[in-house]
Amino acid sequence: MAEDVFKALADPTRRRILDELVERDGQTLFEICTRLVTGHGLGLSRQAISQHLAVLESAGLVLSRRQGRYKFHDLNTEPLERIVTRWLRPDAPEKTP
Amino acid sequence: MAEDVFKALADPTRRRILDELVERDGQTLFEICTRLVTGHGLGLSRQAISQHLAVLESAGLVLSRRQGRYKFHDLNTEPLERIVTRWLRPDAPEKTP
DNA sequence: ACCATAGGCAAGTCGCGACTTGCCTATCAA
DNA sequence: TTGATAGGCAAGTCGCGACTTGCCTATGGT
Repeated sequence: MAEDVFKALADPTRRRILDELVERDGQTLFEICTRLVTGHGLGLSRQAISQHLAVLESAGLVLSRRQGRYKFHDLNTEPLERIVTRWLRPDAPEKTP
Repeated sequence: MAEDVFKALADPTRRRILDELVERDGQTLFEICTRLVTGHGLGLSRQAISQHLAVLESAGLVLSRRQGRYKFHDLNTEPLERIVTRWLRPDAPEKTP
């Protein structure tokens, strides 16, 4: 649903996670944790990030593949492209004609 | 800020308001109220809609022009176009090549 | 077998956002 | 000037979402 996508994007921490994944796909939970703490200075527990990933995953913005004891996360931009065109008028000025 | 745009889009009622404005620009608060109640069956007070409009306005998604005792609201899609390109990879597959 | 690593589940705290209620201001018509 | 219309301000209630804490499962290395 579009509802889940908007709610997922509402949180700044979840947007940071998307920032991490657009930079490098296939990161594990612990990788994302350390990179958020060291890179952005966020002091969050592992469970907090885990719950955020669950939200992003149920919104379809993140796909995960389990492999042994690792779980890799990939960004999926497909839901993003739908939602915003909702309010873009068909006769909008073209940027790149 | 992009922060305000995402927070504004997080609420379903505010998205309905954008739906109303993309259909017809320049509506007043009371027009939006009645059309939300009759069209979508939402039971919301006038103040609730007013506060939602304030959020949309501070996010830059809605512009307002006062004229006499009326206040007309217009949709501004410009903030929308920025925020989503944030996670769209430059080498994304083209839909219309 | 043992321990460390990678992750999940569940209950609990807490603050913020959505909504209401009540009252006030301003503009227009009669 | 009075009343009706259009809107604003402020305090208060309440539920949901973000985060923590504690414990549990499973895979891999040695």
